[in-house]
Amino acid sequence: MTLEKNYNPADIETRHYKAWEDSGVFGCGLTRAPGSQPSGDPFTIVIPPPNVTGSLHMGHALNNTLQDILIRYNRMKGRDALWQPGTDHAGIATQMVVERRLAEQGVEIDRGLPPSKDGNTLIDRDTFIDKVWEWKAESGGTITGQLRRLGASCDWARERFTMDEGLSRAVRKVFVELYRKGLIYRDKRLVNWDPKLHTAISDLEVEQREVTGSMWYFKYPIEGAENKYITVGTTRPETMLGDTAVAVHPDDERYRDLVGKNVVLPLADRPIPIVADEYSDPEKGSGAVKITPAHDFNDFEVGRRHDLPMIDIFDESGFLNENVPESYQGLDRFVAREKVVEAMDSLGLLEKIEDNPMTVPYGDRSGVVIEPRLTDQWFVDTKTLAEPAIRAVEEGTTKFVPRHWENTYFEWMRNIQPWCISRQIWWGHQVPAWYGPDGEVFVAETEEEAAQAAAEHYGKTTGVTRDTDVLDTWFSSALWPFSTLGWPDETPEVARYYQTDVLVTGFDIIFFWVARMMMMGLHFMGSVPFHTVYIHALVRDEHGQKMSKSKGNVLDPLDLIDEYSADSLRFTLTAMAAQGRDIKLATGRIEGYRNFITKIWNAARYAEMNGCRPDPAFDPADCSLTVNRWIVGAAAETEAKISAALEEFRFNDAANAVYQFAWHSFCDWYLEFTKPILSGDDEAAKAETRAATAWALDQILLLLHPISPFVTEELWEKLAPAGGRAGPLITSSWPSIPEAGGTAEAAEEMGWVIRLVSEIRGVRAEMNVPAGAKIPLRVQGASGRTNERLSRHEELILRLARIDSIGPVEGDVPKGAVQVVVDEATCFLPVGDVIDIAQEKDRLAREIDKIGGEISKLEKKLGNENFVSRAPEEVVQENRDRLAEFARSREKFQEALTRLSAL
RNA sequence: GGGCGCGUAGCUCAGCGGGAGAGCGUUCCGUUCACACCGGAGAGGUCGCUGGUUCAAUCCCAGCCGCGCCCACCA
Repeated sequence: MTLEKNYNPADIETRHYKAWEDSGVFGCGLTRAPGSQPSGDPFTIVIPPPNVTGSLHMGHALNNTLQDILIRYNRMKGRDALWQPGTDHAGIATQMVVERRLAEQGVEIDRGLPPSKDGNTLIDRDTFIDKVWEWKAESGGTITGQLRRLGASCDWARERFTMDEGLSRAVRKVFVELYRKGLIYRDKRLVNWDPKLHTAISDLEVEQREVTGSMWYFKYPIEGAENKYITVGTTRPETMLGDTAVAVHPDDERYRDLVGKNVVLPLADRPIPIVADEYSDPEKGSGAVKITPAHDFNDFEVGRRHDLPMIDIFDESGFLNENVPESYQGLDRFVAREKVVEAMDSLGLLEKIEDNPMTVPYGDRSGVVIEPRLTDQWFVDTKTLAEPAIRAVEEGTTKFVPRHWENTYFEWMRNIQPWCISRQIWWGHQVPAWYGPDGEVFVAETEEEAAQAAAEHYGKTTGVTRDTDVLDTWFSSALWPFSTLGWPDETPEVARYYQTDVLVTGFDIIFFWVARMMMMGLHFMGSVPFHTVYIHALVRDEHGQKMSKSKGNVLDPLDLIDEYSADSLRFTLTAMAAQGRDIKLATGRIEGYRNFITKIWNAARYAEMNGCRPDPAFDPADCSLTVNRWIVGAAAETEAKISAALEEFRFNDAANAVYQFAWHSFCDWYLEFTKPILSGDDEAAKAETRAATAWALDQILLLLHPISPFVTEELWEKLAPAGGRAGPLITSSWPSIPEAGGTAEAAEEMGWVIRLVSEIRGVRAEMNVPAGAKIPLRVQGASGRTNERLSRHEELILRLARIDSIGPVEGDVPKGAVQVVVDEATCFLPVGDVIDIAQEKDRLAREIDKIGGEISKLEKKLGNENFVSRAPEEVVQENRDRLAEFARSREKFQEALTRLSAL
């Protein structure tokens, strides 16, 4: 029963987690056993689903700590809390991982090409998919296990996976419905092509990197004119083999005569036209620009306007294909680049080369340069879907916290481009489209339906083949807030928990995920998926660098949990989660908050050792002792602060409030104040104080629980009242502290004691009075109230300020005494030979000087007529009071100085 | 090019119209019976710069300087 001297978090944390999970307290109302359902309104959060094969990083730790705080807080408030967990199949990322693992075993997927290495085996699509599921079975529990270790109180019974049958059905239904409404369509367009992954990717998956490249200037000979050239600049020389025009500005005098003529494209030896197009900027380069419609987004538009041929010169791996001269065929694009430059140079057609700072598109997964490529792909008409999603945020139906992220959302949504959703990979939701023999497309939820539609179309039964593409992972993620609840079925969960309440996520996926959930939620459910989007910061290293493996500055949350405890890590992340700023995480901070957890543990040990056990009969509104009324009032204030902070997502304020109350108010002062009572012989006072101590500690456990659930649950259990607790802390009610009479007076009175003790301690230290030495305290000019307080708190003043006796100044003021001023009273501390007169005079003079500074500032302010007449009355009065206070205290110090000088 | 954010104590950061704050670090003192992962006391800041608004500006506005990020473009 007795608490161990040292707190051992590891065992305790895993034990409580298991007990919570086994007892079903994480469950929402609909998954709880009958009779144990919460009566309050639902409070729902859907987890940002981590990659099923991933592992917990610091971003997850922050993200899930904040969600868990909201869930635990609302659960304690009596809400029917649902934290819907699950994982994401992460199409490209997972496929890459599994392919890499297979490669180690000499296995690769059959892309219709020979094996890349001799002796490698090729596997077909079905076999590969089986391998991915195997890998999922093997590693899929890792991250959910780690979330458990962190303390995440998810409703695990409801765990979902984006490739579950139910969620897959939701994907198919959404695809079919959007297709039928014309909001999904197939089109041959220029898309971002990843030559390493052999798939199209969306604009968002392209990362622009700053590099210093080169600008090559080529001379293209004018057809039928000797030694006449037009110069074009390019950053990608190899694409010239796919040029189908040169464009000049229609108003550009230099080239006016050439428009309509041809140049002979060198190397390829093709005549291509010189066209006039406003895309060409006379200020840039030579003013003439080569046009490669199949490999550049701008050139593509120019090509459309002038009906130019589109020559695709690359294969799916970025090697040159049969559309280029034979000597270039089969070359890698960067090899071809060098060869083109060499060839042009040897023909005398390379005018110059310049360094050129530029941004180059890279695939965010593959890390290779993206090639715009003309292919057939599936697109979502996001422009149409975005409209209601923009309106919802404009109208405040969904709010972002911090608010400024709404700008980011608006900017992207108002300029949204069609979303390319098809991927030429194998792992993911296969596009529910089938093709007839002539290429006619039949979109349907099942093959049977597609076959039937085909039969009707052709007037006879015929075979259909399924589209081999899969959908962008984010397509299924976009449905997450309702697909996880059972949609498209009309489940009780959908009815009760949609719309959800808060989405907690990082700013890096506002476009990828938040925006798309808004669009899909509004379209399919008719309402926004959440009323609040809380955007948290990025966790960086202590120097503000992004954590990355290559920099070696990664802090692994699991390591930190092992070293310090989950409670400590959670508290640290919470205390640092101020809005709108990145978190620079130093292990020193975690250590500091680990100490806080230990402090709580020790305070509980103290309470236990002193028989401070929660008393169900204790009424915090009815304490007879000032010190107890004081702690009750302070607890009430803290509860109000924390509740307000959590309602407004000011997590750091909540953490700091409980820290301040627990460590400073409770441990530093209250426990010290009450020691004389507990060791005294007033049984009634003792009983009340024991109960009050236990009660205050309980409030700390309750208030701290959402942030640091483990140590609080452990202490809650260990510090149970004689009859035991009604239930675990996790399902206990959030404190609602009754209005108690006299708390303001108690706060004022104990504040005075704190001032007095602090003043005395201060001068003792400054005057080098030995810490162990007890000295008398003689008070002059004390009011009746002060005398009352001195006697009421005599014992604790003796103890805390190391005083041996308290009394009034009798006769002459003590010689060789240090003096402090507290309100109207001057306190003399005769320290005998210890005092150094010169040093004390110096101290007093400095004090007077400091106060003098404040006084002159205030006098100047109050002397300003404009201030007195225009500032609010209470502000003026406040300043007058402060001035009077300073003046009185300066006077006391002045007197003290005079007395010393007279010695 | 467009947008967003940030410059406050040695470090990391709160505060954001009326008395400059916290944690860590640092200095001094202290191991008495919850805790040295502790207790007590202290030092440390022209709140980036320059103007403006206001009775009053770290806080609001403008400009500048320095950092970071996002989006777009790039012949």
